[in-house]
Amino acid sequence: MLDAKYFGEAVSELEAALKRRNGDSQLVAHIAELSKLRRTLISQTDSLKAKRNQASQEIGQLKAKAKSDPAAAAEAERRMVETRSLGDEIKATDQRLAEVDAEFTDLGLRIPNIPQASVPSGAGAEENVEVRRWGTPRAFDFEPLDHVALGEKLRVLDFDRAGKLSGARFSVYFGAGATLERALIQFMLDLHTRQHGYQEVIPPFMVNRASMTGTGQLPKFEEDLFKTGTADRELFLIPTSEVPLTNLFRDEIVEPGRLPLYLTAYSPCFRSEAGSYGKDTRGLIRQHQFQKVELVKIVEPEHSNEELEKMTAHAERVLQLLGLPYRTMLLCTGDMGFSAAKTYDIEVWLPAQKAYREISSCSNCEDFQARRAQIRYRPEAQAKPRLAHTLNGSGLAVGRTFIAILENYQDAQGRVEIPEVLHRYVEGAPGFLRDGARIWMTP
RNA sequence: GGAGAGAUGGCAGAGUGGUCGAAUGCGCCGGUUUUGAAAACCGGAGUGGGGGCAACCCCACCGGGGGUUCGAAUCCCUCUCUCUCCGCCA
Repeated sequence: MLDAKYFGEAVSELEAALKRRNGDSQLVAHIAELSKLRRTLISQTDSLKAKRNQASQEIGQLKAKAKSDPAAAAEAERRMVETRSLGDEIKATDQRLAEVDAEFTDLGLRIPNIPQASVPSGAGAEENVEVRRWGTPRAFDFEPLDHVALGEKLRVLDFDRAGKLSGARFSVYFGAGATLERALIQFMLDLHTRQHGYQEVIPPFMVNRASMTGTGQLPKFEEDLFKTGTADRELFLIPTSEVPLTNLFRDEIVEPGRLPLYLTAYSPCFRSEAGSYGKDTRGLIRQHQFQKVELVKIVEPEHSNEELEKMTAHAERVLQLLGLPYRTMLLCTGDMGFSAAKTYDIEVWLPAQKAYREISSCSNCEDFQARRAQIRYRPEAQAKPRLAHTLNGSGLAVGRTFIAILENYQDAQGRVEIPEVLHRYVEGAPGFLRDGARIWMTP
């Protein structure tokens, strides 16, 4: 995988990608130049090799005759010596080609996906466009606490002890907190597998470099990842289960009739959060380790946009069932992730911050990841394989959903009501009190 | 952790230095036969890149990478993965 040839045909697209996303015209020119040089070198080595191959074949024929014909043996010797220099020439040209290929591939891997035409141009989050809003933020007749204060009061979150164990940006959930987090995971997985048609997967939480490259985390964002492994083996902790789920079909040709593939997985996610110093340092919002239920689709190109709408609706459904107000934003070019061609962020209302905060991000990556990971499908028997389109979305970030429930469902005494859809998951667990038709987490 | 055996086309499975891109079987596609089908028989067929109006031609690919050689599926090094036996382990 990840051969320069995969980018060969995509050069003009790569140029377009750069232009629309703060493009660097020098880089574009450089890429075009490299591409040309690559083609020249390829045709050079090819014709040298053709000559060499023919000579070898003729030497073989001479050798076969040599038993009965001493003149043929001498001729074979002569040709062998003569052909030696051709070999050196091939070696030199091949090496130059390898260098050009390496640079070309590396550049190709560092260029982001092209935004779709429907994506608004913009520099940053301020220029994202709100496409819809659901629910009305509740009016409080007291000053709502944030989830950190609530969590400590309820004794379900402990950041100090997490600091002792691992340092900043880690957390410990205790008792009813741990149960609620687990209930949310279960609820989301049940919803997506039973009502939305996703297949549940438990993937590896550590993956190799090829997988990280396939989905676009590498080579450009290595500092965002936790790297591990043993002396002779390199592994990365997944920043999202999008990585293992999408890479499941890396280097495969999916047989006719199997698309669309709908996959969902719960996983812990590990992010170094390099470059976010000072941002969201309080509480659960931005952690080195958090839980997420992920949605991934592998689909035919013709349907990817309609599948993106459906996937976004599936993620929104979680918030609707939990009764949490949210808005959905169409990200502008400047705020989109590296691999995405179009992205919707879903933002949940957090009363303590009096703001909508991201809780899900749903993207159509089109063939960007499929090209890197060589995920192809056969439209019908005997047909030529085509690159598939891949999509991913959070369905949802569990920790942030936990925050939203604490903050939106608190009462003046610091109790938190549990939304009805979660009752069956927490009923009877320690730390939850039933009061008529309602269940509460209480201090 | 120790010892050993492997990785070849959709699958099974030959091939240990010279027309091997690769025998054979199954499967697949086309045809003959048949009312239709099966069987039988005949024929075809890998992937990617480049060139040519075209018939065709060239390059690469036998797990990945490197080496030896005029020439490598075949020899050497290395990595990955799989299997068997022993040890350990949730």
